[in-house]
Amino acid sequence: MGRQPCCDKVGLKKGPWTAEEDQKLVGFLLTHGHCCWRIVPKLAGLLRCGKSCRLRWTNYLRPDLKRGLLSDDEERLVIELHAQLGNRWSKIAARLPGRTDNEIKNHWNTHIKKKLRKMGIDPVTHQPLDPPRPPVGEQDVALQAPAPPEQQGTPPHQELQGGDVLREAEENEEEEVPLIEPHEITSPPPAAAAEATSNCSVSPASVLSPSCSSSASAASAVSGVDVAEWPEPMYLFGMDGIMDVGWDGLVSGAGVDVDPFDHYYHDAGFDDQDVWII
DNA sequence: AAGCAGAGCAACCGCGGGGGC
DNA sequence: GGCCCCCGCGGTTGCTCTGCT
Repeated sequence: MGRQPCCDKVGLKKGPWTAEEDQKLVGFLLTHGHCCWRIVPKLAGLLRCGKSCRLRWTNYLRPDLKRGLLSDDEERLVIELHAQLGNRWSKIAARLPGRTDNEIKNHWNTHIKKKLRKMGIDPVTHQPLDPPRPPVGEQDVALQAPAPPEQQGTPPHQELQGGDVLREAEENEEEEVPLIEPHEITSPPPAAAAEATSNCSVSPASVLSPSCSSSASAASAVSGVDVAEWPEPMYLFGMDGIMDVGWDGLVSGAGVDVDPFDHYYHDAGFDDQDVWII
């Protein structure tokens, strides 16, 4: 029993929107609003399906949209919220006024993922990419018996270990995006949070915040997520110096050719080959 | 200058949820 | 309770731009 298409596709236009179409849609929606997207294109005189109109409006034409790259604060907030909510882009977008889920999703996939990987953090799990290596025997077992992805009960990056296998996990990571439930995020009890940073697990967002356990960042204030509740990953492996540098200085390298994270990698005990699996 | 590869982003597709009947 | 319709979401695709060789 096939599902009906969202609209009668015969005779309907697809692909990029023209300025004229935008004008028609904006003009119609600003004067009439929309009660039902299905009839909007008809009333607006557009040869588009309602779904396409809704997407165009929500992602591009809405007057309250911000344009341009996400600010550092917005990026931090996205990372925090992603650690908490997973790939629920609409929920994340709801916390960033003027940003759309599509925009955040694209920004995550094209920018933030890379940044996190470069920092040695798995963008999916928000855990370090390079887990402690098992003894040789265990590593062999892991290498010999990689279950097909569809048969694995847990994400590959948690099952597989060792250099090649880690790389394989990196490749599979694009296919499986396990949701991180709030209870999976290790956070100390409120009383302990302020004093026991060693119990924290990994959250890249906290790396980007000026402070993990004291005052909440502006982003956290917006998100409603108390910074004190967030784990402090990099403190675990000596990357707390990042705080003094700032996101932009680290990632852009401020015109320096040398990778700005290099000394953090080495201080944290990473091998170069461990880090540059990108 | 031309060709190629990779990055970035807008738009599409298919599925699931919610509400009305 | 079941069916249908509509909307919204998340994943994916494909086009365009940019930088490199």
